[in-house]
Amino acid sequence: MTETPKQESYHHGNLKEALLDSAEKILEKEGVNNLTLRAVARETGVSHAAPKNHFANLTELLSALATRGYKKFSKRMAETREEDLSSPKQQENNAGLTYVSFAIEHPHMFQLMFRSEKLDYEYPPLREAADEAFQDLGATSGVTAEAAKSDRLTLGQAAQMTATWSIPHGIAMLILDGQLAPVLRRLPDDMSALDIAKAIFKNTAPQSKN
Amino acid sequence: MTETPKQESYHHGNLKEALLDSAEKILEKEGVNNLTLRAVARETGVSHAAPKNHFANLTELLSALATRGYKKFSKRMAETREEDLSSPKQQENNAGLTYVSFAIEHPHMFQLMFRSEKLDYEYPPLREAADEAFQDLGATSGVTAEAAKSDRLTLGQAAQMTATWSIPHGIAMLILDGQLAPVLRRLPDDMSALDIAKAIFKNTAPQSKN
DNA sequence: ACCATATATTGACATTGTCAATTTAAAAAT
DNA sequence: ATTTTTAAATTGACAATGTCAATATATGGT
Repeated sequence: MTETPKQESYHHGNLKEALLDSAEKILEKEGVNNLTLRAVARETGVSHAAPKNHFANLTELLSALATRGYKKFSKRMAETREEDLSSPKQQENNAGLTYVSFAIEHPHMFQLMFRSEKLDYEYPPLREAADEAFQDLGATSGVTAEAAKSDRLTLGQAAQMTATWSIPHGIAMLILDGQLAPVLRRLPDDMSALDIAKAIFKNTAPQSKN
Repeated sequence: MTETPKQESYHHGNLKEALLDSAEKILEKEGVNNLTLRAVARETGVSHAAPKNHFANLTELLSALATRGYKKFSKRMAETREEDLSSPKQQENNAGLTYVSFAIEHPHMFQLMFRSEKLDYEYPPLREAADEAFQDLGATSGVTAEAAKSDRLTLGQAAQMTATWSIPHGIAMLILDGQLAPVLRRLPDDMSALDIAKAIFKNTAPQSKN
């Protein structure tokens, strides 16, 4: 016990994590557009240039924040997968619903994560976390386990994986960008986007004629 | 012939359109992040505040530009639909491929159009153009023609439409955000994202076991 | 107690969106 | 034709932002 339990005491105490906490708070409340370096510094109670010591620039801070998001996302997806004893096809559906639910519950974080614009996927922690998340996605994509792990894919397998993934991803994006509004407007008032997602990922019998 | 053929001659000549031309040029070359009001003014050769007379703010200029995009997009989708004499299911696939192709050919415009962040869908021209585009999408979404036109939908119909739309939309977004890179890396070098899209929207026989 | 180093602050700069004040050109009215 | 009115464009300013260099300050090892 010669070393203190990771209690890294800097000037501030643990500024790097504190900055990320502030950033997360701002992200949730005000969205990625209002997530500026200076706002994060203010929220944390340090000078406007203090973040520079821990993040080279805004991109790096956002990338670190997105890393947190990917970890949370992976955990969430893993939980869904573990409990699940249903058919492969239905597992895929359950994963899709979790995917969309995450997007609805953490809209700003989801947008940050999946919009590379302001991220740097070369930032090692982000690359790692994202790789792991996508690895997991492959695991539930209607492709055999061996294929999912192999470093070679046939076009058919790639198409299968992409198609499977694109459904929840597309739904999530449409929802977050408000593009489903015209559809929602034509449904009863108490129906939400989540209801549509649930209907889509409902146990799919051979072929139901809506 | 008492009125000149819409030759509105302002100081500049026709600054509003000229600004949009410049904006489109910048968008294609440098992406939406570098599409600033001042850059547009520079490119057009006018003072930095000149755009103010024609666009209330950056959001409005971007919305006007996105309007152009939606019109081009609608035209493109309509062309695909007209020539097409194949089965309803295959028509849906063809529409999907056109959707993704448009995104690949005009990546920055597509991102501008489908990322409300910097747009104002209350800007009337944009609202109109977007409404029309989405109207058309409904027309090819595995829903009966009457349902597509009705102002009421069942949850099943909404789910059907959303699911159909989400596939090309999800693929397009994954491609543009570089999220398909891990998949492409595992395919032969000469394979592109478009090849994956083509495979997905290939004539879908009953159920092919890849 | 001293010193090397890690952290944090201060002040500056260029860029951006936006606004108010002003100037200039075009169109309308007389 | 000349004057008046209006539309369009310029100029100059402001606050906010990301980033950097210079400076100050605390921490931990010796």
